[in-house]
Amino acid sequence: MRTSQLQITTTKESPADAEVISHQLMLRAGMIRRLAAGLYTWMPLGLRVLRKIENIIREEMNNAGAAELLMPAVQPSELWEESGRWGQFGPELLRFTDRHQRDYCMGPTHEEVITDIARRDLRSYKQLPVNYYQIQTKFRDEVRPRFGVMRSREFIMKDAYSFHASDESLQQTFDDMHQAYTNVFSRMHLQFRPVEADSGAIGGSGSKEFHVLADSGEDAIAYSTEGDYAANLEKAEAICNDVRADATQEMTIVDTPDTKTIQALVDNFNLPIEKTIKTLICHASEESDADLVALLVRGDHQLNEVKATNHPMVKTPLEFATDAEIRAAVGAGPGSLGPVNLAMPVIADRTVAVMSDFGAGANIEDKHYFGINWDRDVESPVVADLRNIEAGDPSPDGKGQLQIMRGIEVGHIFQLGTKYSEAMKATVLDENGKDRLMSMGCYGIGVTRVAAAAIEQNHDEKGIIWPMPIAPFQVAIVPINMKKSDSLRAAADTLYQELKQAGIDVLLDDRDSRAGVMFADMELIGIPLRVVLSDKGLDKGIVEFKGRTDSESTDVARDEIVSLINAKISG
RNA sequence: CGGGGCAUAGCGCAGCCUGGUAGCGCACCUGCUUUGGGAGCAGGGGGUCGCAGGUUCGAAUCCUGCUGCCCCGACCA
Repeated sequence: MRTSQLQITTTKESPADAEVISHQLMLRAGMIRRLAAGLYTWMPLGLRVLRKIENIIREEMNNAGAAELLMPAVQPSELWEESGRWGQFGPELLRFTDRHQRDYCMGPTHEEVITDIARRDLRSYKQLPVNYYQIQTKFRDEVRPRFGVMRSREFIMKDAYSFHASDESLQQTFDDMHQAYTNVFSRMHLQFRPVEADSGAIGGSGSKEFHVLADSGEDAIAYSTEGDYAANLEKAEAICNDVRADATQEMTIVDTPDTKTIQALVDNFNLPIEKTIKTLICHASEESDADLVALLVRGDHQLNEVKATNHPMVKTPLEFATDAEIRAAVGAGPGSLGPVNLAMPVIADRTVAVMSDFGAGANIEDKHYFGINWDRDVESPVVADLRNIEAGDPSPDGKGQLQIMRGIEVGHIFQLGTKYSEAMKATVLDENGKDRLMSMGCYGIGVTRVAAAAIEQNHDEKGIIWPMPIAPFQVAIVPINMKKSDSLRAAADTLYQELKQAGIDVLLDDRDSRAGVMFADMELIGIPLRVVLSDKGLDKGIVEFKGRTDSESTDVARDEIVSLINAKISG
C-alpha cells in the first residue's frame, strides 16, 4: 500500500484526555478515532493490526479443533430470563425495546445464545466434545470506559464455548485452549503469563487469565521466582509457615487517645507493626447466625476483598459495616476495635492466627489491649487466607518466593461446568439413552485489547514498536527527494513491486514529504523495518536498511535487500 | 453512583478575575525559496466561544439551569 492511499494523518501532540501511552499513540498514529465515550472507529492502519491479530487467533483456534461460527450482536431477553441473568446483570447490559415492545440487549457475552444453539443441535454424547468460537463485536456499558480501546464499551472479542459429556473431556479441551492461547500470544511476540484467577460470579472450577506484562497494567500478578506458580493478586494464596510463639507478656489495657490508625499505634506506643492487628467489620452471609462478622489481618497487611467475599461466613458481595452499625454492635468505633470481648464471629488471616503478644483495640473507645495471646486471652478464631500476598512471601508451590508485577488481562479461560446447561436444559442422550447435562467451558480473548496491550509493552519515545507478526506493515520504503528524480521514483516502485511479489506487507511513502517527516511518521506508526532510497545511494547500488529498534542504519546492496528483509521477517 | 475538574478552529492552548464583538502554536490551502530527522518567508481559509435562559446599551467573559467529556473512588462475565 502507498501512503497516498492510506491517508495517514499523524499528529505531534496527543489529545489531552488520552491518559495511557497506547491510547495516545493510537490516536497520534491515526489508528483509531473516537466517536463517543468508549466507542471507536478503527481506521485503515488500525484495522490492519486487528486483522492480523484475528488471523493468528483464528489459525490457532482452528488448529485446536474449534469451529468458527458467527452469532448476532443483538440478543432477545427470553434467553437471559432463562439463564437468570436478565435480572442479575446490572446496567452493564445495554437493554432496549424493538417496535413490537420486545426486550433485547446488546450481547456482552454469548453463553445464552451458544447454549441455545447447543441444546437444539446436539442430541447425542457421540457428537461431543464440540468447541464453537466466533470473533465478534461485544458491547458492555462500562461504568467508566477509559484508556482508549483498552477498556471501551464496544470491542471485538474472540469467544469460544465448548460442550462435553464428561468432566475429563472438559479438562482436556481446557488444556487444549491453554496451549492454543499460549501459542497465540507467543506468535504475537508478546511477553505474557498465564495466571490462576478467581472465577468470580460466573462460577465454575477452573479459571486462568492470560496477562500481557506491562507496568501500566490494571492487574497485579504474583509469580514464583523459582517455580511456575503465577496468580492474579486477588487469587494468589498467602501461606504461613510460622508457628505461634509462646506468650511472654501479660495482657494489659492501655489508654490510647488519638490513636485511630495502625500507624498512630506504631508511632505513639513503639509497637512493631507486626504485633498489631487490623479489625474490619463486614456483613455476615445469610447462612450465618450473626449479622456482622469481624475480619482480622496483621497491621502491615492488606485485606483481599475477593478472598473475604468467597468465605462462606461473609456476605456476597462484600459489604463493610457502617460506623453506626459498628458502634451499635460493639460500643466503640473503628480505631478501637479488636478480637478481645468482641460479640461476633471472628475470622483471622493465617498470619494473625500465629501471632503472640500482640496489640489490638479493646472495643472501648480510646483503649487498646497490648500483650494479647490467643487461647489465653481470647478464643482462637476461625482461620482463613484473607490477605493480599506481598513481595517476598513464600510461594504456595514451595518453590522460592513470590514477586509482584503488573499485567493487562487479554485472555481468560473458564471451566463453567453445568451452570448454563442446567438453567437452559441443554442435554444430550448418554450411552444409556438417558438425558445428561453437558459440561461447558468458555474461552475469551480481547482482540482489540491485545492491540493496545502490545503497544503498552512495545513503544519508545518515538512511537509504537510493533512486533513483526501484528505490524500493520512489515516494511516501509522511504524515498528521499523523489519529486526531482524520475529514476528514484522508478526505483522505489520497482522495489515496492518486488516486495509485494515476495508476499511482504510493504508501505511505500510516496508523499514527497521531507525526509524528517517521513522518518518520524514511519517510526510513530511503528513499522518494524525501513528501507531508505536515495539517488546518491542507488548510484552506488546501495540502499539503507534500519530496524525500528536499531540505533543506526546499514548500507545494503540493492540486489540483496529483498532477501535481507525476508530473513528479518522470518525471524 | 460518590468526590473533583474541564468545555474557545481538526489537535494543543491563551483570553474570562477587571464585559466592548476572538487570538497563539501545530495541522490545512496558495506562491517563492529550501530539501537526509517533524523547513523558512509571504499570503490565505476555517470558530453561532458545549446548549438554553438571565443580567446589561453590549456577554467567550457575570448569574442560573442543562448536556457532554475527563480524572479519583466504587464497579468490572
